Amino acid sequence: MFFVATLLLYLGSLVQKLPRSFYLRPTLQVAKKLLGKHLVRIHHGKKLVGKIVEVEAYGRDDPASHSFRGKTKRNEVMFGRAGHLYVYFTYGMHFCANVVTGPEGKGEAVLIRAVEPIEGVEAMIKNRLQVSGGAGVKRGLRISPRLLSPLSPALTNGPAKLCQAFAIGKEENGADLLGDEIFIVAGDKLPASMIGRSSRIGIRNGVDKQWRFFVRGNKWVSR
DNA sequence: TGGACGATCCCCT
DNA sequence: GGGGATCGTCCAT
Repeated sequence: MFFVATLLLYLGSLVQKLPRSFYLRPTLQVAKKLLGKHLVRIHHGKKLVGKIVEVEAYGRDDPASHSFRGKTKRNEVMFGRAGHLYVYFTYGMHFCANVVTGPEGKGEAVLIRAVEPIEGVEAMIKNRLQVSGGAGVKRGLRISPRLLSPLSPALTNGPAKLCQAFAIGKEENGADLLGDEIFIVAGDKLPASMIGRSSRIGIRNGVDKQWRFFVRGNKWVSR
């Protein structure tokens, strides 16, 4: 039964995965095109799906980017092949997930800041409530259950929140988005009028750049 | 080898 | 709106 379910999930994923060429394009273009796409995570035989509703682009010669000071052990995935996941650890307790974009060696990526839950909501809630053990979960982090009803935006309306909900942690750093555990598929087609734009959140340098994109009026967008 | 800090989140006022 | 939690990474000694 488990095997059959896994096989069906695998077969379903073959057809619609975004190709490598999607991620090889200029970073700002990829960022905008990612809005409305579906992030899929296969975890413990369950399928979790979220519609991407908020992203931020991080480029070369960008003082806000981890890649600004060159390649290090921490950010090496950013300099690797497009279409891989760059997951970093921050504030001593949170993970954030990025999609590597553009030509290899450039060090560009798109941070996924928020998703709207589409499928597997109960598993997402479970992952968010878990206090110890498991990817993306650190001891001592407590979330009040009342915040996490199935339709609560608090479930996935931030980069660290969605990583927790989707069980994305340091183990997933470097994962290939053309693989079978985490990938992105075509979702909703969004008219340009639905896309909002602003400066990026939580950074000191590079605030002049309007490199945050979001789906207007969507309640899972952060802030 | 140490210290400052961070692409955040949650709770409290 | 403000502060505390908490730790890996990086750079300056």
